[in-house]
Amino acid sequence: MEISSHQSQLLQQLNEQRRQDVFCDCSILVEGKVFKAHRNVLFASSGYFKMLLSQNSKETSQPTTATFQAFSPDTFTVILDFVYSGKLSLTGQNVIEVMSAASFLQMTDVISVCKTFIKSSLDISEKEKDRYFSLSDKDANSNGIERSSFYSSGWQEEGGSPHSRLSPDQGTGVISGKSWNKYNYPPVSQRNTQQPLAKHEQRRDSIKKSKHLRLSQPSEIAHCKSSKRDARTSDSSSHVSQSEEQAQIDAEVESTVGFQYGQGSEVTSRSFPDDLPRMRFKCPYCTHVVKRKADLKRHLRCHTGERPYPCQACGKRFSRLDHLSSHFRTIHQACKLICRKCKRHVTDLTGQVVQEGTRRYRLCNECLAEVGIDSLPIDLEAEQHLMSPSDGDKDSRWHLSEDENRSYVEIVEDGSADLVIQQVDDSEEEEEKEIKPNIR
DNA sequence: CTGGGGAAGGGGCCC
DNA sequence: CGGGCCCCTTCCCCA
Repeated sequence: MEISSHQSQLLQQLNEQRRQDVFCDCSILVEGKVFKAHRNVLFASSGYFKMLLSQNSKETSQPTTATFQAFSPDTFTVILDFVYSGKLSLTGQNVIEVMSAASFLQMTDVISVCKTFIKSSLDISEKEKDRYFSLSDKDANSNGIERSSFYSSGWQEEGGSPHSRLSPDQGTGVISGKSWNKYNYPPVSQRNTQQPLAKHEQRRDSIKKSKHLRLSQPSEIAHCKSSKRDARTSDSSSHVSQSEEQAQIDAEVESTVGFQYGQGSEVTSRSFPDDLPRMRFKCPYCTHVVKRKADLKRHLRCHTGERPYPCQACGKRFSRLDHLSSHFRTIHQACKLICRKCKRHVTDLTGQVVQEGTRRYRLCNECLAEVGIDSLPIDLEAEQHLMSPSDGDKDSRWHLSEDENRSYVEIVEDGSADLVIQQVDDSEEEEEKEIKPNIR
């Protein structure tokens, strides 16, 4: 006979003991703040603690002290609360740090949840972000992870069965069971093409069909150095499935043994690595470590496939604003003062802007004469009109500000019929077209 | 088949 | 913390 409430009650009791510092035999120091906990609970919850404590198992009579500087006390509070309650209080603000810490501590369940949290947030927010893209930078900067209450309340609400989340052996199945179903976030293993990653792939395929464009390569999504080749070889369509991805991450977590932050630290000295730079952020998808959270955020897009920056001229989407900017200047603004044919330097006097579809480039007068001036659509209006494609977006960042570049801006914003958003066979793209995503 | 050029995309880092 | 620049690598196209 099994009493179902036993596990949850046991966990509650342990949590109560932790709060009252009863039988706590482990102190964790995080940036000066001391957390009390039980070794056996930590052992069962974290691969990192498991490794650490197993090496110290001979000295069980003495209390263990561990020190962390790889994440903040707030982050560790979230982790520890999860360990003792099964409730993970994720918010848009803390999810990256929690994921980073979970990766460090080898808590694969937490990583999985964070991953899904981010992906779901990005997925849902993408449309919102596109819709408000032109309204304010703040909106775009929220990056779609700011819907904290939904997730955290969800997890806190779902406190009925905190049991069994402490067992690493149970993998993601338990943690992603009822919770995800209840809140419409399917388990990792069940996620399919509806996920952002797959959506991105679909979009890419459809964009590729566009006749006017020479677009992204199959390696797009897995362009991160560490995973690119694996991704390409693991699937003929270059798409790493969720399960493969999860397996990859799991394998990675298994193999890294949590030493990215401090190789060769004295684990046996009952102290966690603390000779590392403060607050480094490790990517849970690969071994990449960055110094700034913002850089990790940016890096994560190469895993999630998020491309929040659409080119208004051709519809191609970019993961980074500077890449979009670069693309736009190069492809649509004829920004390079170089003759495309003879590669010589040209100016407004010695050359002309030539337009082919949404693509613009420069030819020197000599090459123009050679090619035949009638055979190419010369952008004569380039320096005449100044019509913003986004209904007079005065805050357009495409202004290059220098006198030299004035004409190029006009070229872009001349509102000529050739400047159209590409129609591609993709529902998302349709939607984007409808809401007129802006180049910011 | 191969090498060069262009474009995309990732990382570091400054402002 | 976001924007943006620079540098680098990778990939594709084309001669």
